[in-house]
Order: sequence, then C-alpha cells, then structure tokens
Amino acid sequence: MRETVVAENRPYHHGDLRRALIDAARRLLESEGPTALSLRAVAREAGVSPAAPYHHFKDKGELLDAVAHEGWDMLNAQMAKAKAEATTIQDKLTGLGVSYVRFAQANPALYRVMYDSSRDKEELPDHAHMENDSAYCQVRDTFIEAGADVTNEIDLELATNAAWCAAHGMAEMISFKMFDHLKVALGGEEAFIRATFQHLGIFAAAQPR
Amino acid sequence: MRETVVAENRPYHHGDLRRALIDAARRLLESEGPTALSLRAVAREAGVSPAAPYHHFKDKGELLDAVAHEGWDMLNAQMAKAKAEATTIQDKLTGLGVSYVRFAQANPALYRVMYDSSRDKEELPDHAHMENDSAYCQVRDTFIEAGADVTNEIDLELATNAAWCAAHGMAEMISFKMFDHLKVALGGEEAFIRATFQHLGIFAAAQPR
DNA sequence: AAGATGATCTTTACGCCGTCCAGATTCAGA
DNA sequence: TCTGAATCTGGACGGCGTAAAGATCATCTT
Repeated sequence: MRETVVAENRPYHHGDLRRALIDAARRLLESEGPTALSLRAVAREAGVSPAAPYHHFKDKGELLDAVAHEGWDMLNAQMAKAKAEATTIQDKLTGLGVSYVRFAQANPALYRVMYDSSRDKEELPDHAHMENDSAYCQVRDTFIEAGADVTNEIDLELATNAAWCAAHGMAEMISFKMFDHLKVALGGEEAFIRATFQHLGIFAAAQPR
Repeated sequence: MRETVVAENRPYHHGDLRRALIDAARRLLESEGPTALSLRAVAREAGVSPAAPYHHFKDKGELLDAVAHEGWDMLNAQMAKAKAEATTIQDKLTGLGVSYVRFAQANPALYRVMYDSSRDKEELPDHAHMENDSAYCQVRDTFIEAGADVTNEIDLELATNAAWCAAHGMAEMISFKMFDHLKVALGGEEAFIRATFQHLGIFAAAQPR
C-alpha cells in the first residue's frame, strides 16, 4: 500500500507543505528580496491560507531558520567543491575564501537570512561551524594540511575564526557601490576579492614562518 | 524678541520635534533593541501622534538614516580619540581597529542600524568614508603615516578597505557566543580582538617590506 | 492690530503584517 | 466503519507604515 505513492508522497491534505513553504520562501527571497519575505506572502506563494504554516513551524522565525539551514548547506557544498577543485594548498585556501564571498554575492538575500535568523539566538547553527563538512571545519582542516601547529588548539581556532571574520566582512562590504572603482581598476570582482584577501594575509597563519 | 527664548528654543508647537524623535529612537534602540524600533513606538516615546514624524522625515527610513548618521559621528569621534591617545604608529593602527570593534560591541543595536539603513541604497553615507574625520580616512591616513606608498592610490585604498572588511567582519561575529571560549582562553575580549587582528595582519600593508 | 499664510500636529482610515482560535476537512489506525 | 488526530480554512485581534483631512498656532503682511 505504501508502494503506490513513490516519488510524490503527499502524506496529508496538501502534500509536503513544509517543503513547499521553504521552497516558496526561497523563491520569494530571490525574486522580491528579504524585506518582502512575510509569512503571509510565503503562504500565498504556496497557495495556502495565512495560518497554515503554523502547523509546520512554531512561528515565522522557525521558517526562516529552515531557509537559513539550506543556505548553509549550499555554502558548505560550494566551498567543498572549490577546495576539491584546487590543487595546491595555497589554491585551496584562497579558493575557499573566494568561494565564500562569491556565494554571498550571488545569493545576497539568502546570505542575509542566514545571519539574521541567528541574530537574537546569538548563536550560529551547528552545521555552520561544528559538522565536518561545515565551512568552518573545511578552512580549519586546510590550515592543518598547510602545516599549522595542531597542538596549539587555541591558535588554530583563532586563525580559522579570523579568516571567517575577514570573509564575512568582505561579503558584507562588497554589496556597497563605493568599491566599484577598485573592482574596475583590478579587472573584475574576483581579482578584487583575491587582492583584498592578500592584504589581509589570512595565509600567514598557515605558513610556518 | 528672539532673545526671550535662549537655551530652549521651541520654534513650533512641540519644540524641536526632529531632535526629540531621534533621541527617542536612540533611547528605544538601547532599551528595547532594533526589532522594537517602530515609527509608532518612536512617536509614542516622544509623546506625539503616529503621523507627526512625517513632517520631519519623509518616511521611517529617513529617520533611521538620521539615527545612523549620529552613530557614524560617534564612531568617528571614538576612533579619533583612540588614535590620538596612542603613541607609536603600531599602537595607532591596532588602537583604531580595536576601537571600531569595541564600538560595535558596546552599541550593537546602533551599529546594526548604521549598516541596515544603507543596505537598500547600496551606499554608505559620505561621512563614513569621505570626510576627513571619517573612520575610513583616519585609517588610510595612518597607513600613510606608517610609510605606505602614497603614489599607489589603488593599493592604499585596497589596504584600507581590507582593514575595514576585517574590522566589520569581526564586529559582526563577536556577538555570537561560540567564540566565548576563545575570549576566556585569551584573557578577555580586548585580547581576543587584538589576537584576531594579529592573525589578519592588517599591518602588513603599512610596513614597507 | 488684524487677518492671512503656512508649518505643525491630531484624527481617522486603509491595507498589510504576525498570530491565535474555532470549525471544517481529511487521513490513519482499531 | 468508526474514532481520533493531524491538517487546513476563515475570521479576528492588535500593531505596523503611511496617506488625507481637519485643527492649531507662530509668523508675516498690511
């Protein structure tokens, strides 16, 4: 009896409304931006009543958390891909940084939700810095591959955190027009990102002096 | 006739309502946080009707712009003080960075408004990076004092921008609890900030290699 | 001095928001 | 097939940003 429904399992009235709501939210996020992301608009987009989401999420914040979760997954995957495609350790490190910033620039609204949804909790979700395939752990592991002192746990965390701060600051700043002339002067956005990272010298910690 | 009213000049019905609204907004921002900062709440706090602010600000965004403006002024002044109090060039640079991050940590709601109010405009206000006493110019000038190559305008801007990215990223990250153990391990928040900046090596550009 | 002018503020109203509640619908298991 | 529970709808409440119309009051003109 369970085998009749295979690909599309619609367990209840609507189907997987939880899934549909998250998709609708991400669709709205891309097309209308973060300010237009109201719970009612999401329900409208999904074709249900304004109160329907409350059977799948405690409140609006929990829906945004779910959207943010998928954002972190995307970011982690994109960075893993960048790391895998790079050959040298140097390329891996810069590739990770550039990949992070480009993700934020390619998905500005989603990137905003990822951090905003954690703001009041004052804690980023575990899969952003705890799980093995998280962006944080990938950078830390690459630092180790590059020869960082593994015994000095504090210093290693400090270096990884510093790199995260640099990448996040850059991701936030790049949306402002006032740096456009620098991008032009350097011949493109990626060159600008790389040059900025070079100034920040996030590789210093990775290279045993 | 103008001399009768000296200290308290109440030009119209309420007095300087524009001033009062900005003050009310900043009061609410401190006590209730950024999410509680509705235009109606500000009007309530100032003791006027919900529509009264519209005679002094085009919309809510313009009121927030005014609040943000004062935030930038405060930040610029605090950084100028930090720079003045430092003796060596090294101290000036680190002092500027630490001062920036500590401002954000001491006034998290205001700091948020400063950037959020510029988000849709995609442009930070002039007095954040154009005027001589702006944070940006102070850092750039200190780079020059430290011996940066003045003829290479692009590189100088790039270095200043990189330092800004680092400081902003740090300012945003420091509110999350997950770095608390690092603060403890390093013996306090300021030590943590300094150590992170050291890892980012924002001074590299200032010291001619 | 008196009246006109225009800025300031209030009242009222509209549509949207997040959220709750009561009832209708539909599914799952006995 | 009946029962209970999960899911969705419709309606309601208070709060929001904002617009329009009317009241109030300082200032300017005469």
